Amino acid sequence: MSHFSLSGLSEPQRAAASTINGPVLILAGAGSGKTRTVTYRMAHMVLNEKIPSSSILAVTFTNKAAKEMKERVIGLLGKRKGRGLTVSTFHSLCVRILKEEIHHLGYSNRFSIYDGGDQVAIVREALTYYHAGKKFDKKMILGRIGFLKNNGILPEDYIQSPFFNEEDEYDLAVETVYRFYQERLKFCNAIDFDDLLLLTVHLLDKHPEIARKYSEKYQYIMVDEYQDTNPLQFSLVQALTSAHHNICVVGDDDQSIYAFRGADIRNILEFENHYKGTRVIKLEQNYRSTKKIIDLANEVIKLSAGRKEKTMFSTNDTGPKPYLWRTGDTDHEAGVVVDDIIAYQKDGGSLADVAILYRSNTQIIPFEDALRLSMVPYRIIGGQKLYDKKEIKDLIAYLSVIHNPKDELSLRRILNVPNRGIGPVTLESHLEIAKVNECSLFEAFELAAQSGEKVAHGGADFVKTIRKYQQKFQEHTLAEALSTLIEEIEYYAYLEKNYDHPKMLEKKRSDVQYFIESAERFTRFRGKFATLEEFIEKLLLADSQNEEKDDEDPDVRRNEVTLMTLHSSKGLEFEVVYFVGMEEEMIPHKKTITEGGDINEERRLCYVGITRAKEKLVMTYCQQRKIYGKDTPRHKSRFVQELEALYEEQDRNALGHLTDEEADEYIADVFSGLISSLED
DNA sequence: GGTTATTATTTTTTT
DNA sequence: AATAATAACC
Repeated sequence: MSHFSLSGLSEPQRAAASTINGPVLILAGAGSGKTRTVTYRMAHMVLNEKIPSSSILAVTFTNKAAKEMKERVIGLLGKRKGRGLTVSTFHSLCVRILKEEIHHLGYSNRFSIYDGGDQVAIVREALTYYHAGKKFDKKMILGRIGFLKNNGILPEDYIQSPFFNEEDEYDLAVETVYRFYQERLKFCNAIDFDDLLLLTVHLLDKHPEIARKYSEKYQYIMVDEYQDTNPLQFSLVQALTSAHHNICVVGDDDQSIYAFRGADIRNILEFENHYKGTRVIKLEQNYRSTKKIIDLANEVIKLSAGRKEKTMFSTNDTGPKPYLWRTGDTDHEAGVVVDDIIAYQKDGGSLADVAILYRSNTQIIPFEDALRLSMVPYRIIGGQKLYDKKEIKDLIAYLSVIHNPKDELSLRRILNVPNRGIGPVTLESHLEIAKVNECSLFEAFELAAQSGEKVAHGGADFVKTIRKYQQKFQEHTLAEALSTLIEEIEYYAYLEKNYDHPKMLEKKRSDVQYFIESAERFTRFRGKFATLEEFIEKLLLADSQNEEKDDEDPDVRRNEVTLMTLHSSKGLEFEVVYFVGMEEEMIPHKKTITEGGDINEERRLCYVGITRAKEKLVMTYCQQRKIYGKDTPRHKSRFVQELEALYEEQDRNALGHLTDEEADEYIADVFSGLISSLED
């Protein structure tokens, strides 16, 4: 007897939702109702098949996707039955496992998570010890370490791995630096982003009984955006399915755009070989976009090499042909786009349905300027995170040290912030104490404080403060403890001392204020579970999509134009999409062309951008763009070359795209705008 | 030793 | 154009 009906699904969607045992591969084209299918599948499992929700695990890539998926399943299941469900990102799943099990690897479960800046600092330090008569590029080294980690290679395995070439001086440098790097992290009881996966996989590999435990806990596993998984994530999935083969992966090889980050498209292309007896289901009907947009998208992606055969179709034959606008320079490009957005709004359109998509973050400046000038509200997704700002990092470093005093990087960051008279000399002497006593830097400061030497005055205060707040964070709420901490260290006074521009100071102050507020929100939402530990974890795993406006109604997109990169647009949709910078050397990007990268990935990125549009798609390219401060001529992207029949190309430099009548109207409009601006 | 001037170098995408 | 790295200077 079924309680939950799948009749709201199409034939293939229903097949996907009702096949729950054994391996399943759902090839879900853009806009094919993937999330709907997956959420119905979970509801079906719980309500019809009586599978306890606690034995279902769904894994996504971003917090935002996880949150949305969980909300939608709860919408179907109700809060009570939905609560036990685990919907998590790969990274937070690994944190969860490591918090339980990391002691098997010799770390304590109060580990810190190090971000990109911390990583660079360690590599810099390592390189000061490694001289081979040459200077090495930190980014490059770090990139290689990341690559090795994503392929599951630990420092001790590196030399025997196929990636090591003793002729290559970089490989030799990496051999030393990687070892140092990993030891340093361990000494600080810290792990980096890649370690979250690497150590988890390593752990499950070394301890099959632990793998079995988690595999038995999660009897049914689903992985979203499977085309973006890397070799480690693949191993993790294998370990988690070791007790059963109830694995359902959802993805679209045409939307694989994260190879640069280690994603391996072969994971999805060869899934059927990895799991015998896989049921493959294709979702090819697009419910999102008009036929005209899908036709263009299909032609663009057709030339991508090595893809799984499939063709999307749409039955929605309304709407205009996609446009391709030729514009002058970047300011002109931004200007015509914003003008068009204003016209759309005048016609009753909502800004919430409009997005501007670009290949690279460097493109946003002219658009921001134009939007601000015309007073069109907008919101930028991604880019710099709040938590990347210096002041916020200082405060997070305080929290980190309070939680894990071994975290030497954070400790050194805040030792003299605000100034306590602990300069390089004091630091050096305490590092020496730490070395002699084989203890952490923090313990060295404690030792020195106990011995009562005069030189350690600031240090003694510092140590006392940290100890005091370890206590305070236990006794008071997170938000309270944090704000008294900021008072106690006189952080505002420190800001005042360091920023003399009042505008800048105000900005810093409000950032700190915002940080406190976010701690308050967190406290409010999590109640007594709002621990320091959880808060730090949330901060560090937050992705740039999470512009935390969680006080507001999450279902209502605000009346703002959305600006974001093509990468962060994956999974989203908008009525109107401006795909800007459709130029050679932009997409495909110059780096990809000159460094022999995979042009197919750029093509797929282009495909992702086009398929975000539901109703109207406008692509633009500039004839001229400033590159490194120099005007450079530009040309339209090869991806839309020879597809002229599928879009309407317009020269936006003049009014050539308008009929005479429209041109008159336009001129009158501009004119009256001018008059009213003069009157102001 | 720390600050400032000059010069080199960069602009891909991010959990 | 903007930023980071390096050199030069106080």
